[in-house]
Amino acid sequence: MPITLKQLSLLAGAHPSTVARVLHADPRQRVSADLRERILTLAREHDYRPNSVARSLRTKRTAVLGVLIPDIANPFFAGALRGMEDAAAEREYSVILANTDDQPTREAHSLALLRDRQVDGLLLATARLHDPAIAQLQADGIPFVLVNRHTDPITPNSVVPDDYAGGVAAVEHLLSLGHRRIAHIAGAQDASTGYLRAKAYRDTLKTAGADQFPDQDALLVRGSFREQGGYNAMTELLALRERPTAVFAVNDLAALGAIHAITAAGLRVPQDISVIGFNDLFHASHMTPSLTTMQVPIHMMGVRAAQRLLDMVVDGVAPEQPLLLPVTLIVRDSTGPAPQTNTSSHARKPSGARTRHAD
Amino acid sequence: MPITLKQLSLLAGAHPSTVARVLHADPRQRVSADLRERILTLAREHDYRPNSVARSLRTKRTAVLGVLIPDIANPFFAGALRGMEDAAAEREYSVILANTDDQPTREAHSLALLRDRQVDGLLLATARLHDPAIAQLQADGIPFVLVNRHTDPITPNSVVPDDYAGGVAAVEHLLSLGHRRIAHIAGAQDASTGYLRAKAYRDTLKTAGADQFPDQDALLVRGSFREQGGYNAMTELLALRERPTAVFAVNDLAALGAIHAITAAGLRVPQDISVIGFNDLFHASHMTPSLTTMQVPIHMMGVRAAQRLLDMVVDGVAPEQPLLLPVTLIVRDSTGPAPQTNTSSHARKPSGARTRHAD
DNA sequence: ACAGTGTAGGCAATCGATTGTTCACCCCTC
DNA sequence: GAGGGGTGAACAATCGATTGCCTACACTGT
Repeated sequence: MPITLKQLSLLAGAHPSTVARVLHADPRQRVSADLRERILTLAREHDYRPNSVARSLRTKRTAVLGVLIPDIANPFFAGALRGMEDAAAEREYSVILANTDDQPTREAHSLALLRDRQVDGLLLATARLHDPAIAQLQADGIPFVLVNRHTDPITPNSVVPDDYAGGVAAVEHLLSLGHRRIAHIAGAQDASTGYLRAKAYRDTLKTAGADQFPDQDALLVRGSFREQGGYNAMTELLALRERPTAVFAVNDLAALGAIHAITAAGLRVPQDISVIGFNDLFHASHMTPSLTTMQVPIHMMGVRAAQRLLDMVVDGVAPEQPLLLPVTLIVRDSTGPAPQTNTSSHARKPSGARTRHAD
Repeated sequence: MPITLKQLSLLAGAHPSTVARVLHADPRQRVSADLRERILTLAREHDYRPNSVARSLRTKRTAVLGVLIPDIANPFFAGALRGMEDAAAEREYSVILANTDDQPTREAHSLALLRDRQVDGLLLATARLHDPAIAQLQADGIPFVLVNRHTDPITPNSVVPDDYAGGVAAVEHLLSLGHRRIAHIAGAQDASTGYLRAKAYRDTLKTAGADQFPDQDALLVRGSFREQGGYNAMTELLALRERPTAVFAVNDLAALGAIHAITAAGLRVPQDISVIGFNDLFHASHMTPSLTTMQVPIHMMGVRAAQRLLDMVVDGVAPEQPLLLPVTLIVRDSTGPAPQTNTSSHARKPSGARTRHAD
């Protein structure tokens, strides 16, 4: 239906290549002002729009980025995708999306599909610490950037939160409130986010000398990145002889699940148990109690990742260092002073959020 | 880098067209079993994957759907997109996403870009009741399906919630709780969702004879689909001489804003004012109070929309009727009996969600 | 031995745009 | 008036896959 270059060239009485050069503002063009005007006018009149499929075939560039995400219905990834799309659109790039649900099979399938589609580069939010699919991309020389999660060791094409610093800050926040029996609901340990936050937890407790409980190991529970995992892990923690007075959950969803488990057990947050999350999903502030958490600049993470990829793809500029985005402690109502064994003072902080940087 | 058909044909000592027919399982193929095997083996060995850009140029089909959405960071649209992507992936289609922020300029630009990319069809969640861009698509014969919002009059290629029935059910729920001074925080009236829910509100009150207040007109306030709009509208309502005892907000975000305004004014939900939302975003149940709302099958809406589009695009089957998805009343804690003017009984319902269909 | 009829594949055009190379002029100059 | 240098624009070959149409060759029957 839309007019093609050839049809236009017929109308203009010129050769297609001449028309192409005119519309292209080809620097090497030698076209009379007269003919140029005629062509430009015709193009405007007929609303000529180049067929980008044909262009891509010839130029080997599609102006499309492939995005692999566990689940776009998860607001965390939705926010990141928004950032990616914003940055891509700014340079006239489009994004094509695939959900993997964290299943390697789907991941491989989607990856193959995207490559068949000749995307110019890939944004992957699905990396595991040791990821064969990503090693393959590397080997094949496909441009890509890792978002949110990175591989081991971390590579320059990674744009991730500073998970370790964030984990340290989260645990230090709890320590500063007087907590000593601090638990961690960990995420998948084959993901850098899950691994680093757990490592930060262990290291920080050790540094503080707060890891000397007989059952300290039981305080690090394997949960998941989702609400159910947080709920189950918390249930486990509540069954301990001496339960923790504070919990650092690997992310907000797990924290949410933990809070449900706590209140279901008839306990209160934060009076009996404090809970801190990670990410600061937009609804974290609407929960009850509102959630203390480590804020990750989600949208910016998407933006930066896409920008880096475009720098590689369009400008051929490869990043030299991974980008660690600073995370910020947001204190709300789900954390409070450690319960005093010998007193009933349950002081609560004001609800206004105070912030400070994690690093 | 990947091997092409021509290279493969050289290796097999056969003509490219022969190779193509073999790999294609062309029904008309007349190829010896021997050669066929040789070709298939080579293709497997070299992991031949057809270049879909080249294929698209030739076949004029890209196996890509374009999706236009106001904002993917809004969980409502994220859920719908997930449904679309799921349904598309099932038929080996991909989706390419563009955010419009409800700005006609961005919408037009993205639409043009997607068309340049030769998408096979469009999924639009951005329709206004009178939408020139959509009229243009219709005129140009581009296959598309409208999601969530439809045009006036509604067309068969629409997949939307049953907003009118949902609005009626919401207001009837409030009426059944004894409320008579019921307000509505309306959404944009140039969107079918905003318009129909407001119309349902007016109609239902009229039918019930509950619209006879001197300042009834002031109870229908222009808000927006976002939290801030709900907050502002509610502030306006609270300033009335006689404020409403219940509010039907056009969606959950507006309801959230309304609740904030109410509590900021020192009033309680639902004891002083009941609030009902629309959509049942996944976090609606985590709020305080948990939100009574009209549940829309968001994911399914995305699925059905994509399926319909694919039926058109792949099978040439055009829908005969628009699809109105049933919405369900979910009763939670944000609605309760109308306050008795002469008594202080503030009975609360149990918090477990009860449901019934809206139509 | 020859027309007839399959059978196994090759030919070549096409999709629409891009781009290195060539060509036909014209004007100048010596 | 032949060679030189510029111009302005056409030529033609891609990019990789698809597909309608042909052509060899073999075999059959008479």
